[in-house]
Amino acid sequence: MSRQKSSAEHGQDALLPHNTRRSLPIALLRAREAVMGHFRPMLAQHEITEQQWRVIRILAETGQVDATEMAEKAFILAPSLTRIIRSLEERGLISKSKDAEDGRRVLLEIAPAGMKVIAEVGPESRAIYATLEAKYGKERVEKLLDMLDDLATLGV
Amino acid sequence: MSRQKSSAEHGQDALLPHNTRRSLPIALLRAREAVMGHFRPMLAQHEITEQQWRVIRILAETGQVDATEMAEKAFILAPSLTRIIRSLEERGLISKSKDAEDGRRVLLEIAPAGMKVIAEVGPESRAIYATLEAKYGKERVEKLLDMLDDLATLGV
DNA sequence: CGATTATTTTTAACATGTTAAATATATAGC
DNA sequence: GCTATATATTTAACATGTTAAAAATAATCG
Repeated sequence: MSRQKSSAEHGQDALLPHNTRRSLPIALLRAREAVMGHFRPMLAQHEITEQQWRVIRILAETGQVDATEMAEKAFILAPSLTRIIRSLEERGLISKSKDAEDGRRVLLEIAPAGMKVIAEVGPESRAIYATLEAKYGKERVEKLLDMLDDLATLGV
Repeated sequence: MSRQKSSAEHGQDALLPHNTRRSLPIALLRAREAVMGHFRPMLAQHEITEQQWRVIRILAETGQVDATEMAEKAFILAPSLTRIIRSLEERGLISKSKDAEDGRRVLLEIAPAGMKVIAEVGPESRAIYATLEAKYGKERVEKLLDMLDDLATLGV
């Protein structure tokens, strides 16, 4: 288990910005990239992006949801979601409809072709996650998730 | 300090993918977004992006570096870096030159206008980071950085 | 030396991130 | 019912992420 020197340990430039590798933004980026590096090639083989996978995965879990709810759950900004929805609908993986009670809302639902992707990608995705979890340690993953959630909700 | 229920605690769908909020990729994304949300408005006021700030900050710390080294340190992919360098050079914040010994390499150096940005943004950036660190806890930040680094270097 | 291979950077093409503004529809108050 | 305001989605414009391939230069090896 690698242990980095903490900033305090190597008496570095207190005035300059932090050591790049010991700053939260880059550390979070590197960690995320390392994790996605395990998933992306598999997703690419199925010709979907990480974000597209999140969208159809949430539709499979949740059933019909509107765009706002999807944006929150998948953590995708509205303009990106608009494009992703268009692409997924063109490819027949999801279907889109207008909410009858509120004409502003767009309702999303997974299509049969989307369910096929879920059936194919789902098991591979879970296998990769399980391997990752086993390597890092299930307890540490939980601990890390807690700490990340605290960080994300600091200002709330 | 918010404490989330661990996946184990709420006996959820073992077959479906994870609860979205308890998956590492999204948790890392949310945490990173929360952190950057504190910096981005300030950077925007100075008309630089997060990535552009990383580049000039590293040049200020390191002096002259080539593009490959910059890509590693700033964690930016080569094609993005090409565009960022072009933009920063056009705006006079950095200067670019060809390596005399190796004609393939591009050497980067910060320009006076870039130093001005460093002088303006640096203190604000450090203040924001210090506030964040204080809110989250300095020790916990260190702990989190260690855990993130372990995750990023799992396969190494 | 010359051809092959490796390395560095750039270009291309498409997807997403980010902010601001536009559009469409609902809702609240008068 | 009409108007002002609020909300949901889309569009626009620009920046970056991602992969593959091209271009330029170096290094290797016969």
